[in-house]
Amino acid sequence: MVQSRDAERTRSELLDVATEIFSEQGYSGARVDEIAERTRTTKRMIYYYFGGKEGLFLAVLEAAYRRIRELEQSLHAGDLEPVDAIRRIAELTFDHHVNHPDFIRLVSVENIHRGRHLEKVESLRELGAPAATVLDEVLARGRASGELRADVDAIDVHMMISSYCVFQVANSATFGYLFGRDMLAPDVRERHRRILGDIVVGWLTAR
Amino acid sequence: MVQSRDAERTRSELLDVATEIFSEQGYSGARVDEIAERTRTTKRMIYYYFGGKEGLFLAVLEAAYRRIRELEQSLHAGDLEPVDAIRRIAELTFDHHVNHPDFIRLVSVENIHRGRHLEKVESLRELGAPAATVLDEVLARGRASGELRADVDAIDVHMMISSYCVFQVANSATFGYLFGRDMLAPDVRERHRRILGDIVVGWLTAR
DNA sequence: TCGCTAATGTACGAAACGGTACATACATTG
DNA sequence: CAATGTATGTACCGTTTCGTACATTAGCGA
Repeated sequence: MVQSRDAERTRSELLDVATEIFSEQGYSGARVDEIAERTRTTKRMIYYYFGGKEGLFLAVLEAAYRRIRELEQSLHAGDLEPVDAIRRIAELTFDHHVNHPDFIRLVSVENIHRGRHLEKVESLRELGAPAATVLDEVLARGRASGELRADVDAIDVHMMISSYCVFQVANSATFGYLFGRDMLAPDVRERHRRILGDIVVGWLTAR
Repeated sequence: MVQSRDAERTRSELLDVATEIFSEQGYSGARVDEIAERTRTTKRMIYYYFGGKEGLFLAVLEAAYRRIRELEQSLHAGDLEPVDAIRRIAELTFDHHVNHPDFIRLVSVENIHRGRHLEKVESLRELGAPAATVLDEVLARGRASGELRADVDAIDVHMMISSYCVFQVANSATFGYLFGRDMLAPDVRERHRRILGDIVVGWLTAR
C-alpha cells in the first residue's frame, strides 16, 4: 500500500468503523479482523493505538458519550417560557437521539454488559450532571410561577424524556415488527416527536 | 451419571439456563459450552433438541415472548373508571417489567440484531395486537366521556408506557451510573412507579 | 423379556478469533 | 543527511468455540 502516514486519520478511521460495527453486532459479536478490514489499515494498528479489542471499545464509548455533550450545548432555552422551554428541550432531545442511532445502540450494548466497560472510562465519571442543569433551571422557574408541578426533579423529567427517545431508536426493530408500525418512517417520527412534547407538557402542567 | 431420563426436564432446564445466559451476555457473548455446563446435561442435548445455538436462542425468545401474554391476561380493568383504569394498566405493566428483567434484556439483545431472529419465529407473527385491545377499550370509554384526549391511539399509549418501563430495566446500568440513582432500590422503584402513573394520566387528561 | 427407538454421553475436529513477534518504511530533527 | 523514534505491514501462534461422529444406555411396547 503506497500511502502516506497519517496517525490521526488511522486512529479516527478505526474509531469510526469500530463504532459502527460494535453498535451493529454488540461487543462479543464484533470481530477485530472485520473492523480492520473495513479500514485502510490493518489489525495491527488496533493493538498499537488501543491496546486491544476492549481498549477500542472503551475509546468508542468515550467518543460516543462525548458527542452527547453537543446536545447539552444546544439546550439553551433560557429565554422561553417554562412550558415552551420544556417542550423545546424534549424535541431537541428527540432529534438528537434519532440523529445518533449508533450512540443509542452502543448504550444498549453497554447495558447488556451491565455498564462494566463504562466504569473503566475515567473521563465519563461525572457526565450526567450537566444534562440536568438546564432542566433544573426551567423547572425552578415553572414551579415559581405555578405553571409546573413541584413533585418531580430534573432527573425524573430527564429520565422520562430519555426513555421515550431511547425507545424510538433502540427498540424500533421489535416494537415496529410486533405492532406493525414502521418507526423509521418520517411521518411516524414526526407524530412521535409531537406526542413526546404533549406527554411532558401534559404531565408537568397537570393539576 | 446415574440419572433417570426425562426429556422434558432436560429441555426446560436448557431453556432456563439459556435464557439467563443469553440475557446476560448477548447472543454472541453466550457460550454453548457454558450453557451446557450449568445444566445437568451436556452440550450434545442442545443440538439434539434445538439444532444449534441459534435454534436455542429462537426457542428462548419464543418462550420469553409467550410469557408476556400473562400480562395481557391480568389486564382486565373493565370495571374501573377510564382514568383509574389507565393508571392501573400502567402500574401493572411497570410491575411486569421489573419482575421479568431477563425478558426485557433479551428484547434488547434482539434489537441489537435488528430483530433478525424474531422474524424467524412463526408463532410470534401477530403477538402485539392483544396488548393494545384493553387499552383500546379504555381509551374509547374515556373519549366518549370526554375525560381522555382523542388525538392518540392505543399503540401510542402502549409505546409510552413500554418505553418508560423498558428503560427502567434495560438502561438501569448506564443511567443509574451517570446520574447516581440506584434504579434497583425499592424506594426509587416505588417513586418511578408512581411517576409513570402521573405521566400517563397527566398526559391523557390534559386539555 | 426382548428388541427397538428415544435420549444421552464422550471425544474430537475444523475454523474462527484475539493477540503478538518481527521486520521495515517513513518522517522529523539535529 | 544521518539518526532515531513513530507508524505500519506480514505472518503466525495458541486458544476458544461451535459443531459432530460415534458409542451407549434407559425404558417402552410387543
